Amino acid sequence: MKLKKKDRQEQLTQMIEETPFITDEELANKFGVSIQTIRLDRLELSIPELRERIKNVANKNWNETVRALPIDEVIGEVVNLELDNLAISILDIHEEHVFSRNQIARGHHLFAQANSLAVAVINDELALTANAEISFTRPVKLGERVVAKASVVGNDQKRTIIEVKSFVNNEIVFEGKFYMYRNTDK
Amino acid sequence: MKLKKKDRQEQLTQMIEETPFITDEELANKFGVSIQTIRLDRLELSIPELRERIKNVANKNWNETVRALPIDEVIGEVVNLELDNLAISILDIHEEHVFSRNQIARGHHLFAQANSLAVAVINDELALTANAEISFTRPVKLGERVVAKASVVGNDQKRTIIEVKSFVNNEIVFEGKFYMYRNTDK
DNA sequence: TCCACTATTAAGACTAGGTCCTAATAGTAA
DNA sequence: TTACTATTAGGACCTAGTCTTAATAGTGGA
Repeated sequence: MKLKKKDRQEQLTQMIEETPFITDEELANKFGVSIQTIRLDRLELSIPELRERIKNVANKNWNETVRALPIDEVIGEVVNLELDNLAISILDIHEEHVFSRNQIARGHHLFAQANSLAVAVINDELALTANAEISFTRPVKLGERVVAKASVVGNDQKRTIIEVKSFVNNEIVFEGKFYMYRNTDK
Repeated sequence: MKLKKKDRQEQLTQMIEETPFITDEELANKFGVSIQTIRLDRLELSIPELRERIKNVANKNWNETVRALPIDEVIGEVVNLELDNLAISILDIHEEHVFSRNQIARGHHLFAQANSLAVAVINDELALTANAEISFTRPVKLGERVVAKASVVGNDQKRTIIEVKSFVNNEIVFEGKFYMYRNTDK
């Protein structure tokens, strides 16, 4: 038996979410209904047309661009980014980040958040960490939210110096100074 | 005076690279030529139409988004361990460790290998990284095998100092000095 | 069984942002 | 002037839609 309208619309929503590059025609075939039905469904569900969906996916990243690092490769969620100036990301500490023994976040996760933010803030095709001085000023526990703030503090020909400070509730938990290689001269 | 064809085409290429979401019509206005001229230019330069360009950007993002990269619990494979003395682990650099753009291993993976080795070598219930000075001496590429060697170089009441050196084919790629907190006094 | 109602399908006009093709015109160098 | 490149114009066609109107199918209730 054919799906009821409601079920079809639920599956449709999910399918488009999973594979947004699907046309109405393909959807119509999958569900064994006409294109018009699919269009009515999209209308009711406020799902934009294919070309708009593609644009949204494209825009998501292009939106004032992370050049050295695609934004989804940053550890943590970037909430603010001004290239060559500053960047902020948040990372919620979950089970997979902590030592099972004591529920304390493993250092490399904090480092990864800070380091990838340092890479992201650099407005260049290539950015690699050369050196870093870091300190973990207090342990971070399961469930805490770490806010990392990266700011560019210096530039010479081939290097950029970035300071990252990470906080939990305004309390500093990590501090790092990253000396980064860039691809191009300033 | 109007731009020569060659100059226009150069600028066109650059402009589309910078802002790929631009239509032929907008380009035609910017250069003060007809739409047809822009289309001939794109044809000669093998630049795809707007909708294709958007698709490319979207696709790229989609591919990179889908491939989430959480850091594995296992950071390298420990091949030798003498508590309170030295430890060795190996880490093979795969797709998930590198920047998609240039196939160079992301710093935090090398850090994670070294840091987790530093934690492992300490013969104590609790070991946390307090500070670290690290340097990445040469980029590590996809497919390379990183061998990290950690050795305890000092102890005071509450701290242990550990040096980690990571190699690819006997060539040093990473160096770090980790100042670790222990739970118990020595 | 008929009525009301929802769900579905169909058809037509129009859109953006193109492709592909042919043809006319402008500008320039030999 | 001739030959050539560069530019512009126009039309047919394309995809993946939009928006509108209208017809039909299917189902539940009195």
